[in-house]
Amino acid sequence: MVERLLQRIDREILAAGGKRSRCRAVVMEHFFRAGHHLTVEELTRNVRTAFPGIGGVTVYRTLKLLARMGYAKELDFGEGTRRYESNLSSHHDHLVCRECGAVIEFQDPRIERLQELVTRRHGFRPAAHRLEIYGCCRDCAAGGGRAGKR
Amino acid sequence: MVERLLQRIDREILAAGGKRSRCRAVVMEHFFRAGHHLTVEELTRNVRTAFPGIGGVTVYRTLKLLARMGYAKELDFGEGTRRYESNLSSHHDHLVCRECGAVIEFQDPRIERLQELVTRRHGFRPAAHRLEIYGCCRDCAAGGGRAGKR
DNA sequence: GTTACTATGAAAGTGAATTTCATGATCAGG
DNA sequence: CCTGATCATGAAATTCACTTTCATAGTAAC
Ligand SMILES: [Mn+2]
Ligand SMILES: [Mn+2]
Ligand SMILES: [Zn+2]
Ligand SMILES: [Zn+2]
Repeated sequence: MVERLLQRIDREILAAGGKRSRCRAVVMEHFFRAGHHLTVEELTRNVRTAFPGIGGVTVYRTLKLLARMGYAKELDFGEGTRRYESNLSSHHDHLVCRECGAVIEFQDPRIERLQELVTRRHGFRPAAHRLEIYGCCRDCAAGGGRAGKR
Repeated sequence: MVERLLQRIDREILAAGGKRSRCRAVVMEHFFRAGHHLTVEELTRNVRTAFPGIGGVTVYRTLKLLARMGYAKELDFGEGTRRYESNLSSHHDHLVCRECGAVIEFQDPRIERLQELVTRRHGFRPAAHRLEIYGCCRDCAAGGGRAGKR
């Protein structure tokens, strides 16, 4: 599954004048296999367990590249460091727990529709949007859940 | 109007063990009189026309203080630099034009309500949220409107 | 006024992200 | 295979917004 995806991306990079590289392949593989909402540092740590020599700069560059190509999405939960997620799943927004850092994804067509109406009312042509709700997740509200799932 | 507000804030600062200061007063006055969605640098430029000696650090500190006290709100439109707005008007979200930087405020109780429902469904206790829609404003879509109103 | 604070701003520090540059890897063409 | 040409890599340097430090100036309680 991920194999096919990586081949496709490699072909696309090649067509654009780039070259294959083992480092980048390893980074991409870990990125698409990992859970969502990773920081560059978290992903770098993961990758290094399998490929210790990897430079952090390469992880930065690979994620930027994937974002430019449309395969990754940059997220900003106001922590001061960016997070990335695969852009292959369908659009969704996020509930972010400020206690444990858990991130819950949700998708609500009614909200999306109302956003459409708002932009239309203002003659605004929307290209992207971000909706994040910050607060306290169920586990933390119940008293100290430390799931920490991103 | 702003006079009364500044007096109230000064009293609050005094009650918390702070002291009055001419610099801070000038910064606050310009902040509340200025249009919304200013960066620290923009506000500093404004203040300096009336008070050339002011240090940028003081503007940073004053805005942070106002945010802590609940009179200002920090915004992040993904530009890499924070913006601030007065927190005295009622809650609203933003349409942000990526061409000219114009910011349109909107408020939609139906969207707010649906957000409530989403959090409830996940047992999530919301504390804050951010909804920004990025795209192209009416003027820019019509071909080169350069309003640039923040 | 004296005293004990707080506020200020220049300079230094911080930290994420980007750029630079010398070196290594990849590939097309002979 | 070679051989260039070009791209990828990563350590180090740089950038940039923002924060902290610290000596000095301002403020207010006594
Ligand atoms: Mn997500
Ligand atoms: Mn606003
Ligand atoms: Zn939690
Ligand atoms: Zn515009």
